[in-house]
Amino acid sequence: MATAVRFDTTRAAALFHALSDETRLEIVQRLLDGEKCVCDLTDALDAAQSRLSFHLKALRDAGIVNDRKVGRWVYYSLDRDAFGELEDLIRSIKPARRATLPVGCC
Amino acid sequence: MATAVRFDTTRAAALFHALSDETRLEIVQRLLDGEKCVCDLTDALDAAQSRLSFHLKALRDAGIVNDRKVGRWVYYSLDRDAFGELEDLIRSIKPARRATLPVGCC
DNA sequence: TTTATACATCAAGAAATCTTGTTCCTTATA
DNA sequence: TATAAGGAACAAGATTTCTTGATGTATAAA
Repeated sequence: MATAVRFDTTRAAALFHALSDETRLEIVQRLLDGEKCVCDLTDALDAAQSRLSFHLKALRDAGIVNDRKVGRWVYYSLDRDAFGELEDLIRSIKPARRATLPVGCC
Repeated sequence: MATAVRFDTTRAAALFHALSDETRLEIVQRLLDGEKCVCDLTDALDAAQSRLSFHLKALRDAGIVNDRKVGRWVYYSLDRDAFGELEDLIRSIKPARRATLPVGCC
């Protein structure tokens, strides 16, 4: 019997991995208020600048945030499309009702 | 200005981390067909038994799969509640429309 | 009882990830 | 210009995660 539902495990792993770190989730939480420059985030999270750059790069590489340079500031914001992709992904991974019952049951 | 949306970053990180590995996502993919014993999965994924036990434990610790012992077999299945939790989480993380526009814009 | 099977767990090494401190680049201001 | 600020990128060490192979435990069959 072939697997009924398929999804791109490589892309899924990349998306989930980007969101699997508390620091990065704290960043996402702050960005829900709107875009922020790195200095806003270092203040809000009391984290070293190089640390935030590291995590922002991880989020950017996964397509979860976008950056916009203005003067010497770089503003980061959430990418709505990535979250749509994430919603679709969860939908495709979510087991159908009764899919978890024993094979051949009933 | 306070953050508008809140979610449990610790729990979110644990859930996303459990799903951030390709082997574990391959397991989830197989379990979408219904519950499977470890030996089914070692066959399907051509992976060492200890490796699968390791990843199944990671999934179980995060509450993503359940196990059921029958004789000397252990059957694993997806936990629907965990995927519901995941859906709620994504909804709470997804930026509202225009939330990413520059602060004070328009 | 002995033996074999299904699975968990552990130990050790390999690989990936994260943190901190430093350096470099760009842009703005004095 | 000289100087300072915002941020990226790198190096090195610490930590975590993953893989492999070995050992242990429970259950079932011979």
